[in-house]
Amino acid sequence: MTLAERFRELRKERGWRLKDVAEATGLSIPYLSDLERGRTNPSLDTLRTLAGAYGLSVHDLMAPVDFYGERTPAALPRGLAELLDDPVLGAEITPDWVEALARIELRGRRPENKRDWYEIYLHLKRVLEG
Amino acid sequence: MTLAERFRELRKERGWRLKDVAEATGLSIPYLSDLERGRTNPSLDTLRTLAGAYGLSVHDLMAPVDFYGERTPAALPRGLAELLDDPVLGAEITPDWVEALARIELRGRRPENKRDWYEIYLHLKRVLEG
DNA sequence: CGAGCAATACGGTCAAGACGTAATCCCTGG
DNA sequence: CCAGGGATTACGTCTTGACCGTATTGCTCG
Repeated sequence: MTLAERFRELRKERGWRLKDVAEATGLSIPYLSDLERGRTNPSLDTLRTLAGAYGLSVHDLMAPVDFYGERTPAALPRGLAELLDDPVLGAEITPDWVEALARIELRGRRPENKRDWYEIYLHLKRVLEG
Repeated sequence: MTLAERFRELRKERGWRLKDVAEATGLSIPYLSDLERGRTNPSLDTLRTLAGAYGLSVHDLMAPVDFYGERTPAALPRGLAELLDDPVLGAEITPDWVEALARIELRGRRPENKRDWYEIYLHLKRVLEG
């Protein structure tokens, strides 16, 4: 679940309108709409404000939100992003593997093309997961 | 524990330098220093990036963090809670005002009933927001 | 087909997230 | 005590995007 979905869920659960949230938080209606459609991200301050309005801690608000697979493609090492885009090879690589692979580097150097990444993946997988 | 303290803790735990984190994340050394001293807050994107660098989910990174101003209704001063419950007077008081008001005290003494709170609120509002 | 309210599109602004460079701190060795 | 160099912080700047106001569309009633 994305943060945007979470915001909308919370509001719908309570049967509130954007207007109600706006009055409870001091944020504008259009901005809340943007948040609930994922067009913008809240600052931590705003996150805290919203959590307060919904009577939750920031942690509880964020608990169902999945940040894990949301690493932005631009932040991925070159080649790894391409591997993930591969409909055959990339499909089997789970988010935790993405995190693990993305951390591989030696003095700033990393594998460069998707073939290298894939071979490393296979090797590591055999070692780590049998 | 603040988010800043949490960042520094994680880095020290691993025996890393700012430079190491910078290389793992693509963020600048001065900015990481700012984060660890609480001089700035990360965006959610940056939070994700840092969590990834430390091999944690965003949730695990934030788990020990207490967000400033997180305040359960029960912890509000007597009278202020009642004011907020008032469907008419309480409706207009935004969370940032709640934070501001809840901090008012003189040698442990505070306004006691909701009428006093409301008058202080109106006074401050005129001064601070025109 | 309106009327009226809820939500979205859109453009603008300005705070602050993030960076580069330069200064400072802090070691360790000589 | 000084020199040198790596780690951290101070400082100034820029640019992004969080957030807002107004205008528009969409919905749900008669």
